[in-house]
Amino acid sequence: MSRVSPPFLGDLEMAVMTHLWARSPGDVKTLHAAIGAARSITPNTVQSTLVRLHKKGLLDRQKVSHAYVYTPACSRADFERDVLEEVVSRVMDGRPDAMLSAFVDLTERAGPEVLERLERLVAARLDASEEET
Amino acid sequence: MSRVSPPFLGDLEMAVMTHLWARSPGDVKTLHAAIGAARSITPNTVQSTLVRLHKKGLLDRQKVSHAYVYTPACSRADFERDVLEEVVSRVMDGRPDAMLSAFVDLTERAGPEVLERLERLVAARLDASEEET
DNA sequence: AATAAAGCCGATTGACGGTCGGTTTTTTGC
DNA sequence: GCAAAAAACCGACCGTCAATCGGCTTTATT
Repeated sequence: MSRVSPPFLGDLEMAVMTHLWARSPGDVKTLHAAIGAARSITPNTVQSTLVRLHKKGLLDRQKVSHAYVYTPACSRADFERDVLEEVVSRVMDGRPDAMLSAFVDLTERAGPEVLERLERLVAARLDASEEET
Repeated sequence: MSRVSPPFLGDLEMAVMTHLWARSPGDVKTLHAAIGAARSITPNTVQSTLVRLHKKGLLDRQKVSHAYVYTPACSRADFERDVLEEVVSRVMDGRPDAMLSAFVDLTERAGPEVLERLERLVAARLDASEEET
């Protein structure tokens, strides 16, 4: 009776989106050649995935001559933010402190230099928000 | 042929875990009274969920007289870190920069004071790692 | 031993992603 | 203009998973 709602995608779906974020637009043929061939699936399977993604609002499409070309409806960064937001709200119930510890733990684990990068990023954001005031 | 693997839980499962993280141990009766009654589900449903969670390794259990009592197998913080890690690896392919922007965006959105808290948290971690050296 | 409480097993339902086959529609080349 | 080729569309099927529960089995309790 539940479901992981909007932003969670299956493996093939993620592969398609990833490819289109890197180089869009793309059509069934291109996508199948790029990611379908290695999985030995038919173009039809890629087709269905594209349509599902389109119905979910993650892909826009436009008819060019006779075939549809698909483009991401949002940037990868936007999508990633949305997914994370969803996870934080579902798993951490939106508690900011839980979110922060988990984030920082993970960042630290990625290495000290990443933690430093985070520091600079945060400092930049704080500067920006001060200037606004 | 995929699946969101280990850490993703359904609504009832999350509710059970949340309750047990707050006050453990707990048995079927207690849990049903606490979270099952409001949903008008039978104790049996809670039972199944407990067993599923146990099989997933998220709950330990011990027989006390004739009934099992369940306790979380890991802390909530650990669980949250694991889920986040899984998401970062699946959705962001583990790219640290993507992870950082998404984190900071989300933190910022939660309010300037949260961003400041993040700053302090990061500073503390950096201090700690310097001392280690 | 009888009764009650708890656990266990199996079934069902509803979502969803992946995977296609087959049919219809649209192009395009002759 | 029409037939072959390309693409889209429809619908079906399978496997997985969470939720839900009925009913049978086991274990206490008195």
